[in-house]
This record gives sequence, C-alpha cells and structure tokens, in this order.
Amino acid sequence: MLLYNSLTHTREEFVPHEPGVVRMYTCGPTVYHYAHIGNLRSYICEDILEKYLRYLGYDVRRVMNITDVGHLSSDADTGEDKMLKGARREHKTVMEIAQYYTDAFFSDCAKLNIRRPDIVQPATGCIDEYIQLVDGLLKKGYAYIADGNVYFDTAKLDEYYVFNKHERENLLSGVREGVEEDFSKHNKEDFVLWFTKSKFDDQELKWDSPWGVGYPGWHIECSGISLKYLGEYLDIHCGGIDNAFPHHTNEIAQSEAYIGHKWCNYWFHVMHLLNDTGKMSKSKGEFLTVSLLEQKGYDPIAYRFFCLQSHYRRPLIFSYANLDNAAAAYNKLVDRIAGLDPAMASLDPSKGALDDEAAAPYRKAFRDAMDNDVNTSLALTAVYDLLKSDLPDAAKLSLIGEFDTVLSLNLLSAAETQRAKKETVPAETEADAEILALIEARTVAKKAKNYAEADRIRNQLNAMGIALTDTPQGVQWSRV
RNA sequence: GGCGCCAUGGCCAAGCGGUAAGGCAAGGGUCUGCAAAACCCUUAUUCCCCGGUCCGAUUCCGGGUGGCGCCUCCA
Repeated sequence: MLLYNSLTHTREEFVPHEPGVVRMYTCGPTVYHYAHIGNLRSYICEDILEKYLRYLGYDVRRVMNITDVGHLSSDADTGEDKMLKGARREHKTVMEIAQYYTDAFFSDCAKLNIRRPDIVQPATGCIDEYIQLVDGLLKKGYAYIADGNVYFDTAKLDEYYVFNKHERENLLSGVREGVEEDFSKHNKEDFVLWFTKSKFDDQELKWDSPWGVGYPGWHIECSGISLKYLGEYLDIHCGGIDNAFPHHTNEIAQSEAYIGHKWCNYWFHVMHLLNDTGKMSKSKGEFLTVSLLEQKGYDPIAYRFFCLQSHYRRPLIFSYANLDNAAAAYNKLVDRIAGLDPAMASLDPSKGALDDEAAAPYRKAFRDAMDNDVNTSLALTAVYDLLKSDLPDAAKLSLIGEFDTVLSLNLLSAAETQRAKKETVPAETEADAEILALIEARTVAKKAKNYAEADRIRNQLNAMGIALTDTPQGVQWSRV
C-alpha cells in the first residue's frame, strides 16, 4: 500500500522492516483533562491505519504512551506542569488525575470504536529506561549538563530538522506567549532530557537519577517507551501534525543518536480538526468532547463517519451543520443496509454466502481506496457502490461486514438494531390493547374520510410515544 | 520573518496528464387524504487567479491570492 511519509513528503510503498510484522508507535494523550474531538480525530485515523494493516494480514504491534508526568506547558524552566495544574484544579493528586483521565480517554475511544493499542504504557512506569537513555547519550557525547539539567546537543547532529528545511537563524524564540528563552542551552534548538532544576518546588513527581532528583524531559518518554517495547527498528510512528516539530524531531534526534542508526521509516501525521477559531483546542472556542456530542443527541459513531468522509491529510472543518450532514448520511446508510433481505442476514458468510469471484471487483475497489494512502472517503464510496450492485444481499452483507472490520462503523449491528426495531411485534399488554384500539379508531376515521379525527388520534399516539406509518399492507406502529 | 500543508458545485468530497466519482442537502416525479419511508429524475462546459510545458492540464512547472499549521503546551 502507498503511505504518505512526512519524512520524504511523498507517498511511498509501505514495506516493514520484518516481513509480515508492523511495529507502530503512537503518541498518546496527556491525561490532565478530557480529550476533545480534534484529539480523537488523530486516533480515529490511526485506528483505521492499524486495522487496515491487520486486514491485509500484518501482525501489528502497536504501542501508545500515556503522558502522566513532566509535560510542562512551556519550556525553559518556565510555565507549569499540566498534570500538576489539572490536579490543583480538581484538588486531587497527580496520579488520581492521571488515572481518571486515562480511563476517560479509553472510554471515549471505545465509544468511537478505536481499538486499544496492544501496549499502553504510562510514562511514569519507565523512568529507568529514560535514565539509561540519557546516560547513553551523555556517554556518546550527544548530551551535556548545564545548570543542573541534562540537554541534548543538537550541534552534534548532521541533520536535525528532518521534517522541514528550517534554518536556525530564521527560527524565532518565544513566538508563543509565555515562553522564555533558556540561556543554559548551548544552541537554541537543544532540549532538556532530564530536569533537576525547576522553578516549581512543588513538582509532585520526582525520581532519583545520576544527575540528581528530578524528572524526565518531555520528548524522552516516547523514545524510551518505543525502544523498550518495539526495539530499534520502528515501522510507523503516528501523531498529530503539530507534533512533527519539535516533539517528533527531538524523538528522532535522541533515538537515532542513542541506537546509532535510522530508527523509524514512516511518519504518519494527521491534520487538524478546525473550527471557526482555527485549530481546535481546549482553550479556544467550545470544548468539544464525546460526552458533549452524546448530550446533544449525536451517536459518537456519526462523528467517526464524519472523519472518515474526509482524508487524514486534509484539514477538516467541524461545525454542527457538517456533523448533522454526516449523521444523516450515516443513518441513511445504516437504513439501506437494514433494508437488505433480513432472511439472508443471519447466513454465516463462511458457509458459501459469498461468491468470491463476484465479490472481487468490490473488494478490489475497497482495497484500492485504502491502499491509496488510506483514502477512507473512497473506501466509503466503495460501500455505496457495493450497495448499488446486483450482488445477492447475503454477499453484500458479508462484504460490508468485512469492510467494517476496518471502518468500524457498526454497519451490521446498527442495521440489525434498526431492523429489529421495525420488525418487533410488541407483546400484547393492556397498554398495547389501548394503542391498538386507538389505531383501529383512526383507521375507521380514515375510511370515513374524517381526516381531522384521524390526525388527532395520530397526534395522541405520538404523544404516547407511538409512531405510525401507513403502508400498502396496513398501519405499522413502533415505539419511538 | 522562516518552513510546511491545503484550495473542486449550497455543504462534505474523489480525482495523480485524456476531457469533472460518490454522499448530504435542494428541486421535480411515482406512491400517499396528508405525512413518513422507498424508488426514479435533475443540479459544476468547469476545478482560486495569471503565465508556461504539452496534441491535450483540475492534474506538471513558475508566479500570485486566500486558508490552516509549526517555529519549544498542544493530536
């Protein structure tokens, strides 16, 4: 398959280091608050990539870190630790906050059908690994100690700016508010590997190290965790595009300096979700969470569908109008699937329901779309084309089920629910007897062309939570 | 200031040199007392602008314009 690689700025044929195995690393969340749906867009796109690789038969080993320490809101010994800030806000300990928001994160992921990575590692669990890394970098001459902190020496690298062609003199310090320059650094682009000196005396989490009591810099955790679980050869590293610089750039610098060779071949960066203020963030505009969408009556999967309609390398503009559009499209799609012959729905696809030869063109369309740099928009079109085809319903259902192992839109189960809703004949109860009597009364009124009365009864039933549908076979009713 | 990404109908969006997919919405129709649902039909001579290459460019090149991102919190 072709994958766009941020390192080369081109689409390349994906070839893992070890045939049949994909080692994949994802920068996980900083668990100081809820994730917003922009954060989750990245994880949805990465989830699709992972599942498609599995669909192709790869043994995917995916690792994600959980940042529960040392993520300062700015560099250079200024700013605050986000975790500590969150803890103070909620009068809890840092570890309580971390646990709470880690759980919340995976709960949101579950609602969006994002598979939990094989290994999820909180950053605080690998301090020894970071120390070993920093120690190795010092011994190899890639790091230095200044004013109590250990820094990575970017001047030792042949190439530091691997993603973009930055020139040192053109980079501005302190572009962002609240960021002050750290004059202990030898070079402007050097970064901290280990802190022992911090302006915050109330730093809660500290560990002993050869350089004094302190805590790790914010880039070292991803290198440490990735190297620990996935070894020296990584195939795909994922993350939001904003992480390319400096986070991923620094990861590459420290990892490759430490292991002494090329580390990761493919860098998969997801573009941002935008709203009317630009990039979605926790501090600007409405703080959109999965729970908020649910409160507003949206199925989280409709949001997943919304993301899949677009391409991961395109900025996506969020608005409620656009989400409504996606939700309507998703519901219509599910209804169409629910309309397929229900007698065939229960057929086991493995028992000859699928004619492989007839299915081949549709399967090819789906794969071609996904092979083309994970073009989910086209993959969705492949589903629509399949639905329009003259394949037997059983084959359609079987293929949709197959595609949905990647798309994860609950296509089959949601359709089944829809179908069940329409077909369930409620058991007779006293309440039902009353309803049936009203329906009968309306039918009588209709026959007498007394439409005012018929509509009055329909409204009455609506108020009771009963929806009526006139069909050529008679009146159907269901609970709303 | 530097670097990078992007620009297609009302909205989302495909398109990777051969003459504009698909979805949503909208309009019309069939059906219906009216609804709802379903089905059928319609909706970009044109792809931000200006040059260039080519028999031919939405697709390649150059230059603009606009949007977004990064330049030590961010997915």
